[in-house]
Amino acid sequence: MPGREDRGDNRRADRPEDPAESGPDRPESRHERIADELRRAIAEGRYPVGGTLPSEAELAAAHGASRGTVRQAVSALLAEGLVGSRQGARRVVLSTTPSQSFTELRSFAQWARAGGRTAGGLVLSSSRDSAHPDESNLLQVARGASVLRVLRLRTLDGEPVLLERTVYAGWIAPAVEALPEDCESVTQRLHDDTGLVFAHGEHHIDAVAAGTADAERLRVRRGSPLLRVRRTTTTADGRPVETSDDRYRPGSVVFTVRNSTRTNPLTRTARDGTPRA
Amino acid sequence: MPGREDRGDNRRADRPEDPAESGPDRPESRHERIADELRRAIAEGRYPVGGTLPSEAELAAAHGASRGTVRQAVSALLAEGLVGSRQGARRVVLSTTPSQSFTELRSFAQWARAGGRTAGGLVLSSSRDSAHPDESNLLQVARGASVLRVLRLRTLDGEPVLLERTVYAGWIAPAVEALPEDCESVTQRLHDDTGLVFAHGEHHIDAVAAGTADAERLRVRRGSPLLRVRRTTTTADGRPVETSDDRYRPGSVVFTVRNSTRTNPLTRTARDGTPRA
DNA sequence: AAGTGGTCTAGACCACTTC
DNA sequence: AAGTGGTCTAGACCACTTA
Repeated sequence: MPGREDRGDNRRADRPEDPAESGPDRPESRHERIADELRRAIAEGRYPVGGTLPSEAELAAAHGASRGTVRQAVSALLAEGLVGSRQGARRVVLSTTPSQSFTELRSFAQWARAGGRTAGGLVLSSSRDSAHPDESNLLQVARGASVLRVLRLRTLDGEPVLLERTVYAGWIAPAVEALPEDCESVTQRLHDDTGLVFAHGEHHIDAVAAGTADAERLRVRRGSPLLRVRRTTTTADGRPVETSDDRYRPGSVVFTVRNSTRTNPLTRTARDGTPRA
Repeated sequence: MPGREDRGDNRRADRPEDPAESGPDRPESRHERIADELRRAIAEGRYPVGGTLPSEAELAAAHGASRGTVRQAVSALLAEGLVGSRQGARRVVLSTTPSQSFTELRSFAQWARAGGRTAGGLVLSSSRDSAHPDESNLLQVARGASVLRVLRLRTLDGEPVLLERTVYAGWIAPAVEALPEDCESVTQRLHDDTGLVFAHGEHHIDAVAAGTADAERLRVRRGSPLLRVRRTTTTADGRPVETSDDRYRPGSVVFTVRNSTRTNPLTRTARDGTPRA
């Protein structure tokens, strides 16, 4: 037998780090901390756009980690489109703007706060209803099951920018109903109150014209183009929590997707019903 | 010393596979083939949505690979949002629709073909020009450097659906100019002719109103909402090749982004200049 | 030829879920 | 307690780029 010598290393104890500091999204694992360090270095211009990253071997030595761990770290940056990679050549820095965390993306309030803006929320209406056929499909509940339908107007620095029509699955509805009307961050509150974690999202993006009522609420002219994002969010188990139809006022918000040959989350879908001339 | 016994395995020879068959995107590596196998199984419903995947150990045994390789495979599905993952529990199938390859996303023609539709292209205008300030920035060329400006109308099954205003960097311009006017797939031709590979893309998505000329070309009413995608594509080295302003006719195309806590390429950006009331 | 990233292995410990 | 995914290591070979 090969006689494994089993050094029994990698205990967590070798990472003191005071447990009091519990900021949102503090990196736990070694590869996450290395990735964070690299993101910071790129953002600060220590590795300028167009320049190269240190080799894996160098990074491994610098962080006292194995090559595998370093690869795990840089592969995160790769997925975010921050760096490019070709076999045989050093990695190239592609962009300085780090991509936002999923949480930040999902939560309007958290996103606004990160950008130094103030988010406001206003519930225009909220009522129990039975699920429409397509909703029962998206939320994976029975047809006609009870759901909670909420219409919210979201503001950025006092300006109305987003109209949110959200349908919550029945099992989470009580927690949503218990929220204050002007709740700034629904995501945050739901997490704190119920421990709910949003883990996956699917977003369908297109453009529609503003109807009369929506135009008034968003203070634009009727027929103005609105950016529509229909999304469904699920827990880590894949259990759908909510599905929403969000309409953004033009000029207020832009969605950005960065992708590459290796990692491609973006999809373009044709709609049937393409009208004939 | 530990006396490494060095089995010297992993040679490629253990994978016969006729080299004649060179379809587009044939998976080369072990983990890619495993990932493909899993994607196929999910698409066929062998692992239904809501159900679980086999454990890593089982997959490793089934494919005669190590756990690391299997993890590399499933992490691809994770990034695509096809499966969800929680420590301690089996992976859950979230969706059946596989995400498209980057190439398919970038190339209108290839995307259309994959969907069983026919893409058409028509060059409305093509001319050399000097780069505008913002273009020189995006393409990383000197201010006023020569670029190629092309306006294309793309059709799907004969219907006009997309107006493409593309600016090519000077170094690739000759190859683009050599293309036939009605070239179906520019991407394909550029790759075949020059070996050019598009590797990274950044997409900014918002909605705008159709101007008079664009409305006519897309056969919609003036002021109709259009889905605008401004994108810049670069080679693997991060060298920008083209930047484009694409406007889609409403109802024809939807963009879909799937993401999760772990992998998040989607970003929401506020625009300054948000108009005051 | 040297350097560098891409792939793969075999084993280990941990945190978490499930039974 | 057993199962399962998350993390990490130490080493190997290969394909590719750079010089």
